[in-house]
This record gives sequence, structure tokens and C-alpha cells, in this order.
Amino acid sequence: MSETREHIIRLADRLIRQRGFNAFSYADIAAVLNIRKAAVHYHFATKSLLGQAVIEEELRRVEGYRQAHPKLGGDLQIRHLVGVFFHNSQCNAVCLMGALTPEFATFDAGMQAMVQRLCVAIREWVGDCLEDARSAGWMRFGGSAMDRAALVVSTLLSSLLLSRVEGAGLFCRMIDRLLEDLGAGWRVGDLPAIGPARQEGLYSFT
Amino acid sequence: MSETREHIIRLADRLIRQRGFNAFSYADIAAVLNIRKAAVHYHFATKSLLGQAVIEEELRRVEGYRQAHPKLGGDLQIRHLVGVFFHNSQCNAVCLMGALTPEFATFDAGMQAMVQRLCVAIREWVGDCLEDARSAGWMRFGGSAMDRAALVVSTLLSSLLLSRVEGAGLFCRMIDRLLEDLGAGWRVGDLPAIGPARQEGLYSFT
DNA sequence: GTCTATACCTGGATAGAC
DNA sequence: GTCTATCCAGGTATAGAC
Repeated sequence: MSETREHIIRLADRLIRQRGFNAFSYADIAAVLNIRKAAVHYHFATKSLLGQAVIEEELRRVEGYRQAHPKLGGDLQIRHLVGVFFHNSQCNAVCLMGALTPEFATFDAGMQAMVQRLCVAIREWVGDCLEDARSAGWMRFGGSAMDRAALVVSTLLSSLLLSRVEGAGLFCRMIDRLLEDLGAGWRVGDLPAIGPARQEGLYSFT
Repeated sequence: MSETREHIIRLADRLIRQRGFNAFSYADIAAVLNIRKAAVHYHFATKSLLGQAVIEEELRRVEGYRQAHPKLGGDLQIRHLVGVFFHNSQCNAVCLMGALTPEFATFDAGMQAMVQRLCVAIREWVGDCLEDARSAGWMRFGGSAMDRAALVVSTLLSSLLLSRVEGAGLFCRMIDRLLEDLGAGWRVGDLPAIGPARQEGLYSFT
């Protein structure tokens, strides 16, 4: 895949999560890369196609992580997920679901389908992790793992939205509360710091 | 207050929650009211001022409700709140917090301040309700009522976001799960239907 | 005081140069 | 295959008519 193409996707990802899909433009990307807007159009004919590529990249990262750690317990994977979100909370960035779902009604069919795929994929992953963590005794909670996953994802998602408005401290208070409800034996503060190599803004699954 | 002014606010409120703040325009409002775009500018010189007016209206509704029912127990007020959100889930509308916080970084200072006020007001209201409901024995949960309120608000907020993408059924599954965690003795299906007089889209506190 | 006509800019997208 | 110059629609906002 082309070098600039990757740069564009990376930039678009960041812009979407900082300002929303409808609020960024090809001009923003062109300015950073020192090219003309139309050069971006060469790589992505329409803005919708660019958005879909960003989501596809994210899906690839999620699937990649799952396949790279087939034997990793659900509890450890949840730790990783929470770490990703914590890092985002420090950067004032929200996740792709939090950025895209509010604007869902303004998207064309192709983009809507990708947003749907993303939401389902994340929830299924978290659901499998919760199921595993519960049966292994690392967590305890009522209800089906899949419905519980919706609650966990929803809390992570909106903790980023709200903490950007009310201060980053809110994130830890909310997630620690969530983890206690899940019977997890750890808190946000227990997670290892994220290495500088991954701090460039793409250390994200959502 | 002028008649058209109120109409504009009402329309803007709906457009924001259906499509987001940056995705709607004065043209959308002008088309419905059969006036020119500039007529809207007369009432609200800038789009930011219009947005602030929409939020101010919402704050007024919240405060109005609280003052109108000073003696109403927290449990009953939460029922009302959940009913409002359920109604929104049926209309594919999200709440103002869910619509505005993702675009927070694109707002000017005045608008950002109003979004902040809104988030704080809602959370304080829910916090007071939870506190009351817990001490009255209607609910039971761990942690401070205020932190718990953040979780409740966050779940309501994102259940609207996600159910619009994954289907309205998700809303009830998520909220019923939340209510059970809170030890509430009721579920979404137990709530009375919302009267037709209030179904026009402004039956909302967020 | 209320609205219309209009300006000006930036958005996404196209046609064609290298 | 990659990018530049350009277009046109639609955005917010202003100046001025009624």
C-alpha cells in the first residue's frame, strides 16, 4: 500500500476522533502533508471511502490483536483494552464509535455498514473476553456476557466523551467503578504505562 | 419571546440530536419555516449562539422539572428520566450530551461552556436522585452517588448511540441490565407510555 | 423589529497536466 | 500513477429593504 495513503488514513483517524467526521476536511489533511486537496482525492475519491478505510484499518487492528494472542486470557485482553482507552483519555481523543455513531444518520449506506461492523466486532470481542474472564474466575457479574459487553463498551465510550468535557480525572473514577462492579481485581492505576513507540495516536482499537 | 425564535430553537434541537451540530445548517431550518437563511441569522447572529440557546432551553427544562416536583422521590424521577430516553430510542434521536460532546473540540468558548454546564447539571440531578433512592431503600449500589451518576448517565447516553446503529432492542437490554445492577425493582417495560401531547420531540431532558 | 438579497468563503469533487 | 489547477454547491455571515 502507498505511503501517502497510509499517512492519510492515519491523519483522518486522528481528525475524526478529535473533531468528528463532518468537521474535518480534505484541506486539513492536505495542509499537514503539504500537498493539494485533490491529491487526497486521488487516494480516496470520496470522503465516505476515506472514512470506510479508517474503520477498516481499525477492524484490522482488532482482529490482528485477537489473532496475535489466541491464548491470552479474557482478563488480560480487557486490561489491554482499558489501557488503550486510558491512553486516549489522556490525549483528549475519543474512540471511533463515540465519534461516528452520533453522526450516523448523515452517512451514506457504505459508511453506515462499516460503522455497524465496527460496533458489532468490538462488542463481540469484549463479550468473548468477559465470558472467558468470568468462567476463569477473574470476574463475576450477572447476565449474558454479550449484554454485559454492551454495558462495558458503552461505559468506555462515554467516559471518553464526558471526561473530555469534565476533566480527565472522571475517566478513572468511572472505569474503576465499572471494574469493581465486574469483580475485577485491578484498577486503571495498576495498568502499565504505554510505551512511547505506540503513543503516536494509533494505539487504539476503537 | 418571539414565536419564530422558539420554532428555530425547537428545530435546531431536533437537528442536532438527529445529525449532530456541525452537520445541520441554517438552510435546513429556513426550509422548514419557509423563510430565508438570513431570517434565522436575525434571531441568532451566529450558529454558536443558536447552539447555546438550545442548551439553555434544555437546562431550563431540567431545572423546571426538578422545581416542579420538589417532593418527588429519586426513584420516580429516575423512572421519568429513563422514560425520556426510551422515547428517544424509539425516535432514533440521541441526547444532547451524546450529540455534542464528540464535537466538543470544534466549538468556541461560549458553546463549550454551555456543554459543560449541561453535563454537570444532568449528572448532579441524577446523583441527587440516586442518593435519595438509595437512602430510601429503592436502590442499592456501591460507591458515591455522584460517581455512580456518571455511570448511569454514560449508559443512557451511549445506549442511544449504539441502539441507533445496532437496533432499538439494544436499548432495553442495556438499561434493564443497568437497573438490575442498581437494585431497582422495575424495568423499562414497566414504564407508562408517553402521552401523544409530548411526543413531538421536545420530551427530553438531554 | 423583521426579513430578503447578496457577499464571501470553504466544502467536496472533476478534468486534465506531468 | 500521482498530483495541480479549477469548478461548483453549499456554508455562515453581512448590508440593507420593508
